Parts: sequence; C-alpha cells; structure tokens
Amino acid sequence: MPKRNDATDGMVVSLDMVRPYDFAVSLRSMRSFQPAQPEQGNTLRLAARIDEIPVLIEVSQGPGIKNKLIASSVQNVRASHIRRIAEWVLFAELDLMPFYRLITKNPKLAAVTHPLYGLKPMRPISLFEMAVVAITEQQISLAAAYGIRSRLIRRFGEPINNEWVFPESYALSKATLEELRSCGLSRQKSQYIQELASKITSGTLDLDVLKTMDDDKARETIMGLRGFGRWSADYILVRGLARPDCVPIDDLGVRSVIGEYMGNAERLSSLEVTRILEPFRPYRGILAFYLLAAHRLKLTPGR
DNA sequence: TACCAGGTAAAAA
DNA sequence: TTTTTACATGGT
Repeated sequence: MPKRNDATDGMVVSLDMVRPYDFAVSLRSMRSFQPAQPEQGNTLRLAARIDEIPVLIEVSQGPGIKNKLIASSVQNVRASHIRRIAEWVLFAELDLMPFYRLITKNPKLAAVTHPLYGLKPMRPISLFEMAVVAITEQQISLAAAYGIRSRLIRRFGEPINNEWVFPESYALSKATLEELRSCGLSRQKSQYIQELASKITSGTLDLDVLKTMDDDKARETIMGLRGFGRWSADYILVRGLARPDCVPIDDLGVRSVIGEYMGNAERLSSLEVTRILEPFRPYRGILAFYLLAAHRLKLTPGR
C-alpha cells in the first residue's frame, strides 16, 4: 500500500518480490561487476526520468524486516512508477526455486550456489541505456568504454542528488555527430547511437517490446538494428533482460568460470561450454550468473 | 611506443 | 560468400 512519507514529502512503496530473495547478496554481486566506486552502503540508488522530471529512487531493506524491501523517492512521483522501475531492476517476478531444485542434483554446484541463496541479477532501468552501453563496449576495453559513457552522461544526462540520469533518447538524437565524437565515440558508433536514439524518439522503435519476445525473436529484432551484431544482441539479452537461459558463450570470463567450477579448471572452448551447460536448460543463464558471482565475490572479499 | 581489448558495417577479394 | 579494413580510448 503506497504511503505518503510526511518526513520527506515523497513516496514510499513496499516491493512485491517473489521469494526467495536476498537484497544484500544481490547488491554485493552487482557491485562486484562494476569498476571500483566509493562506498555506497546498503542502498541502491536509481536515477530515472519520470513524467519529464528527474527522480532518484532509493531501495533498501525495511528496518528489521529481512524480507521486506522499500523503495522511496524524495520527489513527488506516483507510487506505481516507483514500483514498476524498482521491480524491473530487481527482477521481482523471477522465481529461483525451479533453478535451485535443478541444481541440487549436482552437489558440487549446489555447494557453490548455496552461499548465494536468494541472489537475483539486476537489470538496468532502461533498454535504451543498455543498448548504448553495448555499443560503447564494442571492441574497446571496459575502462575505455566507461570513460566515454561518463562524458556522454555528463554532457547529455541530468543530475539528481549526486547521481546522473542517463541521457534521454531525445537528447542523444538531437546531439550532433561532432558532439558525440567529442565524448570519445568513433564516427561509426556516433552514427549508431544517433540513429537508435532518433528511431526511439520518433516512435519508430520501442525497445520495450523486447520484453514480450522469446529469446530468438528478441535477438533477431536487435540484430536488425544498425550497429548491433551477434555480440551486442546477446549482451542485451544477458545483461539488459537477464534472460534465465541465455549465456554469452564466447565471453572469456564465462569460459573460464565454467571451467573452474564445472570442468578441469582450465578455460573451456565455446563449444565445450555449450555442451557442459546443456543439462541445465532452461536456467543456463542463471547458472552462469551464479558462477560468475561466486568467482567475483571470492576475489573481492568484504565488498 | 606499440598493441590489444567482451565488434561492426562496408569494402574488397 | 568469405576476408579484410577503419575505427577510438585506456591500460600495459
């Protein structure tokens, strides 16, 4: 039941998460995949634009109530919007139980995933942002892509309480190619981004329809867009939509981590990864995600 | 300094 | 149809 929060004149919403869910583990896992950041505490901060207004949503555990999640905003915005965004990002509707039942048949894997009980992948607020991220990360190092995105965000995004709202498609469609290039994008990538942003702004393209498509149809749709090849399509399915059965089998990290926990400790070939994951349909993506998280969280204890 | 890093579209062969 | 090329930044 949405409530006015008198102290802040904002909105507070309790989230409806399909259990099991562990917010703390999910937050630690998500941060372990990001470049090192200043300490951010136990709160997830989501900057979004809602009804033309920049809004900061904060998600945290209700006081003393382990299973209750609270999303709040200081800005005055409809509870339904806060709920929709937070439940999308946290993957509220994902039911982990069938995955856990599947994994108990393999004691070795069950031992790896047990400490992560309740872990769900987090998804970016918008698929437009995800698509731009995919383009920036093509070919160049993640560090280089991160720098380019920082400049894009500071130039075309909006600040809200020390966070930044990722640029609207409108802002990037209006940007000149020179402006985009000055952020560090190649001529080619600037065109991809401008074209994508223009299609979305004009209403020709709605990336949210991907949410209603099965994996193959979504992949095919993304690859129909200029600038998006096989790698980018898979990247969006895995990271942007967190499809439970999707795995980036060419990814070096995935090949290493599957080898570490399910193989001979060596990095495997893409073919071997495909074969070894076969029995774990339709949760191959969740399994790969758990193994990556187990690996990352071990390497960076205390984060 | 030179090379490579979680690619892609377009040109050339 | 398959192979080659240009492209931009940051780390090593």
